[in-house]
Amino acid sequence: MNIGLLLYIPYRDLENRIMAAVTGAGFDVTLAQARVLQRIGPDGTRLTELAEAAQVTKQTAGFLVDQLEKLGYVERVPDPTDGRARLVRVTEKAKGATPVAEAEIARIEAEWEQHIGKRRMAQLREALEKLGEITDPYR
Amino acid sequence: MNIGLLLYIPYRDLENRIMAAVTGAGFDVTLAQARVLQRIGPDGTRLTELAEAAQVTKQTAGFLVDQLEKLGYVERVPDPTDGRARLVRVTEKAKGATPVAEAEIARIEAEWEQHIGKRRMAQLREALEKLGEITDPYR
DNA sequence: TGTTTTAGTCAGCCTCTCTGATTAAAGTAG
DNA sequence: CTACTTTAATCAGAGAGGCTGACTAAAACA
Repeated sequence: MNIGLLLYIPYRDLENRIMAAVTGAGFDVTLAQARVLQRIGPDGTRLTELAEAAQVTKQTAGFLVDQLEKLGYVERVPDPTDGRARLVRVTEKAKGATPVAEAEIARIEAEWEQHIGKRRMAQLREALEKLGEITDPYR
Repeated sequence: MNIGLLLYIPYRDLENRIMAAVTGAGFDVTLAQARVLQRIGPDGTRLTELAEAAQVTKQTAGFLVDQLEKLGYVERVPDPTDGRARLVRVTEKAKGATPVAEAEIARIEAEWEQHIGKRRMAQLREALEKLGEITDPYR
């Protein structure tokens, strides 16, 4: 079986479950919105940085931030260090989502470890981390 | 680091490279089209089956098959065993794409093995296959 | 025979993503 | 200090890919 599909199957499962947990907890965000939301730093992040981190164009990031803003999950404030820029900041409303996602990830990882064993889980992580060295374009 | 991202990074790298190889060889298909094309069996496959395998609705699969048909990569023929159904079949024109994709996969796997070592590569495969048992909705 | 299921299509809509052009502020070279 | 270039963000327009709902025709079943 193709290694690509082997990687994709658990990834999709994980992503679906995290999204289900987050939306189930009342945070009504889409996957694309969540990908942006996730990258906003504690003191706010510029749109351009978000776009780079999420690997989309500035226009796409702007579009998603517009939606998140309308939903009340983020706000845009002027960047005091640069008159052109604005900082996208997570609102209080959105801050509850992170622990929900993290709890679900922990739950899934525990299930996986339960099924494939502690040893194999550690090997999986190790192999993937090493693979990231040559496949991650952002390092 | 999040296990989801760890899975996703090499997956995306693989997918991007396969698509680059296939389109570079002159097969002008999009990712979504390729996902459908890939699932067509040697004797043709019904639209409904393709939709299930690719995890999209029948309408979406039909839309993609329409495009592939216009491009000359597939043809629709009546299913002799069911008057309602039609079989989607890969044309000669598209058959050259498979070896291109397979060669690229082989090349990538060799590179990965080179970097992380034969042992870790085998462990990775083993862990992923076992993980598929609980994360693959189609088994 | 009449009802229900199944294969596929038609119509319409939404989300996400892109390219290209524009505005305003910052940085830089003369 | 002024003119040019770069950078942050937005506006405008388009296209791909996905969905739901309604429908037709053939098959399966009671």
